[in-house]
Amino acid sequence: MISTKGRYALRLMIDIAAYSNGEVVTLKEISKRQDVSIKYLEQVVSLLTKAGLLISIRGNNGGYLLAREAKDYTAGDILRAAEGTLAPIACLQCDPINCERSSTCSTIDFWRGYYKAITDYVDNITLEDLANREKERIGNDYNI
Amino acid sequence: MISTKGRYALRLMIDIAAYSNGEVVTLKEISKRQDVSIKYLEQVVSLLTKAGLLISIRGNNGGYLLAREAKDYTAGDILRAAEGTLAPIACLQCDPINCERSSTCSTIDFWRGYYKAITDYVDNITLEDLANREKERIGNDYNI
DNA sequence: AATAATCTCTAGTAAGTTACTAGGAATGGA
DNA sequence: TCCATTCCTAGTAACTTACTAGAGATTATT
Repeated sequence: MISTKGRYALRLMIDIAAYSNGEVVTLKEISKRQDVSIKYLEQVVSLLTKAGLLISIRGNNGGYLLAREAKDYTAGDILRAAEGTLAPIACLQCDPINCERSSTCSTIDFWRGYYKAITDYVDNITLEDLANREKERIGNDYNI
Repeated sequence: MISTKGRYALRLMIDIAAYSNGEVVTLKEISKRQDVSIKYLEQVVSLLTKAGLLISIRGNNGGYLLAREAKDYTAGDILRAAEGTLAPIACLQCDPINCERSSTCSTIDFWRGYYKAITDYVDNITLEDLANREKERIGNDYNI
């Protein structure tokens, strides 16, 4: 299962993409909107800044900005930064594979395909796609 | 990540499918071929018999048999029996979803698609496919 | 009837992971 | 200087993982 780090990272990135408008977004705001403690968000956001997905601005009036346009992130970029890997088994984390059984392993191809199915999915959805869904949701709420 | 339960369950089922020829296969044999302790295999196999994927025969000359033909199992059947679920997030485990945020959640559709990508993959590979790969592997070894 | 090979069930456990909270240091605008 | 913010490290309770261990139940063989 995807941990809270990955799930919150995705929501955090969507939140910034949807609400930034080019201005910094603070963890305080995100914490309120997403209902996750600032303290925990700090840890999640640190993974994203270290991976170069977000630009942080320190000090008063500080906050976070997307490092590039929303359409230039895939969901996979974000999840990999937060989760470390999306590989279903440890063998596949490194390429080339360094598992001693790999040459005689009858399941390795199965797992490679499994990994590819996930990768194909997450890398064909952009942050822009996800942010648009969020914006639409907000729009719908206003219309009720 | 998929745990050893799921990975061993798959190997165990492939092993039985590839080596049974209609006769019972014992954990002792599987343990030798797969290099996993009998004691741990006992726990894995118990998940599979309880799920009705294997028939167990107790006593002397006992062992395990496939409950149906190899072509009538998908990899998904086996992994779900061993892992409990392949859902990437807890929300999706139950249908209908009982997460209070689900109606206003901008990521739920993303996760549904993620789950579907996995499910489509694992449910389109049969145990027969996997056992054939294993048989081929053995064949190749003999030819070296 | 005894033996031995097998499956079955439950318990235990060390190590690792998860999902946080907490405190304080560093930064920089007002 | 003050204060809002990010940054960094440590701590922790609960849970999960990947096993090992022991004792019991079942059944073919002798």
